[in-house]
Amino acid sequence: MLEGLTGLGVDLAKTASSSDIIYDALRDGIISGQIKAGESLRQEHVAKLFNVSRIPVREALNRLEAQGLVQSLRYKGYVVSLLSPADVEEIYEVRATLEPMVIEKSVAMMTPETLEEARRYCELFSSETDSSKWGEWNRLFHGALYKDAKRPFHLKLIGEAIDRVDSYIRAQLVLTNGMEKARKEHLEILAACVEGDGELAGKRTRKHILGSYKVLRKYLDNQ
Amino acid sequence: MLEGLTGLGVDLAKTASSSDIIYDALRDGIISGQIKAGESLRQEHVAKLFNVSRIPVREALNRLEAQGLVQSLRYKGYVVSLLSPADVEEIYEVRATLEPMVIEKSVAMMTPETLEEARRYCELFSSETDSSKWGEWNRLFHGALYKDAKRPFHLKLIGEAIDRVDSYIRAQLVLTNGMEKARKEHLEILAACVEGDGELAGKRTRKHILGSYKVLRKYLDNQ
DNA sequence: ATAACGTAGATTGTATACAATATTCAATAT
DNA sequence: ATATTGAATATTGTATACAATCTACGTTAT
Repeated sequence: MLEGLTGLGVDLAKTASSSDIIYDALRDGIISGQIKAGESLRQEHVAKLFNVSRIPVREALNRLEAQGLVQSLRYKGYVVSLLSPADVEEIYEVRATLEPMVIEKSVAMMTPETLEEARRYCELFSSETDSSKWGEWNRLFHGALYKDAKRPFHLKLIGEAIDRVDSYIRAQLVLTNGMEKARKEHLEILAACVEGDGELAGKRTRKHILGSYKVLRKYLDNQ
Repeated sequence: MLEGLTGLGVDLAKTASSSDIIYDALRDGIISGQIKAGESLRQEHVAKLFNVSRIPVREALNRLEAQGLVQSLRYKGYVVSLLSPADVEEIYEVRATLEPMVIEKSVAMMTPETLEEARRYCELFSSETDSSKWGEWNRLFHGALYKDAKRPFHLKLIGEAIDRVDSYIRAQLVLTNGMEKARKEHLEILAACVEGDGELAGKRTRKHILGSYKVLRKYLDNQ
């Protein structure tokens, strides 16, 4: 009986379609900042890039639009969303609200395995010399600390929020020397989780998010 | 110079495509409860219903999937998302967090026109005898009270949250005699806004949401 | 009778093709 | 010179067509 495997989290029923692959690639490009805000994405161009027709490209762009990462103007193409300063502030506001809630719930149910995983990502983040990978480790660290909350909807919204400002997060780490501060704050958040103090972990997470926003804001203002 | 009109909120650059129309129709059907959770949506079937090919249908379904209203299993079709009791609770949690924040910010900037608009929807909700329209007025009332916050991202997330549980909200109003309570609470929320007391409006909104969840929960448990 | 296998039918995912609409730029008028 | 018009080009949105994959059901073997 192989059906028993279905419950193990292995998604047997779904393999990646072209449209899935293109979606992932474009999303990666946008959130990493390789594809810059304001850049326009022509269906034909993307299609040739991946050696496919425009159909799966359109489907990928549609999904990106539903998530807000690109905007479509009929007969004018898709454009990578450009955030106003107010947009950025608002998204950080949402993060500073939801993420502390989730980590607090998560700490209450946190397993030793999760703590170990978080510690590993924290260490990888701290010791990483390739700055292009900081954003990734940072996200995996926080994600690990949120998962035991078993709040898929919160995580979906947080994920959407982070996607939108991820390129800013990376820029903030790289361009403003945010690493040292982030390293220290990660250790403090992790410590609160080890202690089992969810409320403290939440408070520190909120401070971490708002603090990094302030640094980012100052940097953007001086541009 | 016609370009000046662009800023008036008239979306000159975009008219509705087939895929837009189908998206709206399916979304309406799902959030109103006419298309029930668990029901499967076959591309061919929907296409015939709207006299179009499967292409625009697929694009509409893709967008609904990105929003979480349907789920796709490759080669197995699209299914209207089914919420577990935990999912419903979680979504109400998010609403109870974000909506008070937004109304509080909104009250601080609220115009007399907005108050008038909200009063009108409040009245329409209270006096409506056709129960199938309660959900619509309810949503318009709350939406009016949120709009002056100028928080598009918050509103997007709140909209997604409400979309997912909208059929439950309607059921709660119709099946549990929630109308009387809702009518009273709407007046109280509106009164706080008229007074300019954002914090109070927020507290009442939170209580309104959590209270309606409790009623819904009790109803669902007795099924 | 039960289980494994294989074929027919159904459904999806994508390529190609075409029609509708928008954009561009040269030609004309003011 | 500037503004306006119109045809050529480009781009999008959708229909049709086909290949890949899955499902259902009957056949065969045990």
